Amino acid sequence: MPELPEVETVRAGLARHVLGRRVDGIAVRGTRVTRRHDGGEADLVGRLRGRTFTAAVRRGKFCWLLLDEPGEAVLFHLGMSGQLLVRPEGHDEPTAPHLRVRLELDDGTALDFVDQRTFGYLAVPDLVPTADGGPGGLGSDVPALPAPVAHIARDLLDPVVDRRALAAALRRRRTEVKRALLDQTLVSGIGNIYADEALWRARLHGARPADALRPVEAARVLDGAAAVLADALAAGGTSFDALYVDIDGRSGWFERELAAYGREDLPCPRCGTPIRREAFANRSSYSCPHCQPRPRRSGRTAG
DNA sequence: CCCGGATCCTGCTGGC
DNA sequence: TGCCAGCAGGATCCGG
Repeated sequence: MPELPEVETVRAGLARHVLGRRVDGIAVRGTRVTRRHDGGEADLVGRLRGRTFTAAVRRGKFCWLLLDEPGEAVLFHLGMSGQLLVRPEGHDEPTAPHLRVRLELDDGTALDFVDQRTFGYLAVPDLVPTADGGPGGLGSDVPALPAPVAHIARDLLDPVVDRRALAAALRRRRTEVKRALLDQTLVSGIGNIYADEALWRARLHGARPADALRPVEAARVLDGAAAVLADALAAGGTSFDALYVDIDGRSGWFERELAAYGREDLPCPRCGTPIRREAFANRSSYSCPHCQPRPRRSGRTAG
């Protein structure tokens, strides 16, 4: 569910609410939420209890809190439906549906990890040195990444990203441009919503072969992606329903500004042509048939 | 090495 | 009304 703007909204909320707080208690429900932590629940709890959060960091859709134990961090991935919610002191809802982990903090508040579809997880992984000089994501710049993030590329809100080099890398991919945008090892943070919005802004169909894009087209789609991510972040992210809310329970407003995603049969904001929906990798793609003509035949990639 | 598809879950919606 | 197929914002793993 959450893509970069939503995760960054959560990261900023963590920075406001939990930095300097100490973890006094940890309650884990079920085994699935800790499945990615080597050593399982007991080891995770042992590493977390008594630690204080010192920084909130993000790269792409991954978010982590550095701990006062050097070289340690707690990593969150929200998957399709994960939420982090700060509960005020006295809040008592331990049986809330889909609550997976509750961290009790030293000021009486609680940090809840809630996740309906359970694709998200929490872990305390090793931090590994980075080849490219730090996480770059907003919030911090330590020269290490959690091991599960080591292969994740920088994202388009990262000032260090060289967009020209990225465009060149995009044009080397032998796949469709939408698939390349969703590849977190090429550029991170883009999911199904913002891929469709970036392609709409760039007037490109997602089935265009990435290696047949002209340089100006590759630049356009990356510029479009960076712009839509920034616009969505400014609006607090996209919230179709209560499944995505900010750390204090508030919704983002970017849904009103979506041009293509989820708008089947509604008019393209640019030309009025009804938006079409097409099947894509067990999901859907939305695009304007007029502004984003489907490629006539496959270009270099399939040919 | 690189790419595409299957897979892990729960819950809601719409068609029959 | 009830049931079930289809669909949902993602990453990983595995086979070709």
